[in-house]
Amino acid sequence: MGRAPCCDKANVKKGPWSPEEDSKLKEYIEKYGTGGNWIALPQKAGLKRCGKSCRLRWLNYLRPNIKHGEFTDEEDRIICSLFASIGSRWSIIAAQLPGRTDNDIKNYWNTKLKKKLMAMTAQSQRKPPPFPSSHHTPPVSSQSLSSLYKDCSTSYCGTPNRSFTAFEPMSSVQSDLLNNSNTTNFATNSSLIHTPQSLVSHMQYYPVKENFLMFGSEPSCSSSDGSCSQISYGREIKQEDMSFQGFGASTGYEDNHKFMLDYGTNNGGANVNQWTEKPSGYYGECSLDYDLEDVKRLISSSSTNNCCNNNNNNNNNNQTASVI
DNA sequence: AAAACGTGCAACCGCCAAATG
DNA sequence: TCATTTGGCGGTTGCACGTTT
Repeated sequence: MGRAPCCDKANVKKGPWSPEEDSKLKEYIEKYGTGGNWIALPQKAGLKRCGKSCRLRWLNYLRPNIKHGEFTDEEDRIICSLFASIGSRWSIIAAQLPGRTDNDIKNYWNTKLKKKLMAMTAQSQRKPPPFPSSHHTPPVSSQSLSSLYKDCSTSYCGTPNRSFTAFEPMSSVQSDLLNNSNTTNFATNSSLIHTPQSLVSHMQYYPVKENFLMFGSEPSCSSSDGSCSQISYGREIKQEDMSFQGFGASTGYEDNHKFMLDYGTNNGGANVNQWTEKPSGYYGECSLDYDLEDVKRLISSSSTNNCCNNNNNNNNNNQTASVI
């Protein structure tokens, strides 16, 4: 049996939203909220729209604190850094840019930033780098990425028994993670970030589970659909896992510890991106040293490096990384 | 002035996974 | 356990508008 449509397509309006529709939707949501049911909302609000359409309209355009307009250099850097790290996970990237929606960022990347970087690369190399048609796979070879990929363990630990970071490959920690009672949960209950193939082989298994190394997001979501992406890298933290430094073992690890990419400069004035916990406390940091130059190098190197450095036996053509 | 072309962005589509009954 | 519903996400499309020829 096929899947039922989310709405009666024959009786829903499509296309651009009129100011009247906008105000209806806005007024309704401000008055009653979404009620946790987008499908039923348009009828209640007197709109002849698909629930999904209402949801998108609200989250991408109508909800408060949406930021429109030019992206700053700082935002460029963050986007590039995260794209180089996790690929086209726009909702995650958006979570680091308050007020920006994933749709905005996606559009910005596809229409401007990518071209900008390509132009810069072409200029430096005098040849245009090939760029995959699919945005999902960043043009990053595992080898080149490894040159950028920072093991942040030193940020966490002086003499770590074990440490890993948001950008540490699971391959180096997965045995620890998997060899415990939580293995099943980890393997079956956690979603896995769709990991670009070029990254899978070398560095990334990024299991998603709550309460661990979250990409934080404000209650007002920056995802285009306000999904409040809270992506965590690794399985759920247990008390015994806090034996390594950098995670505040003594205080335990509580829910809702979220990490945000904190862009700024270090004492030397150099630009750094740091993973900082929010809203309170501090459990460590991870410097993301990607900048535009790095991304340019990533792009350019993709034309010369074979991106299929396959150290991973599970490597296949599926873009979705999987463990086990 | 008008057609052709390029660009940016809002919106839609379809897939996936979680939730629910 | 399975079918169905719903929310979430990323890719793609189509249109409006600006620029070029």
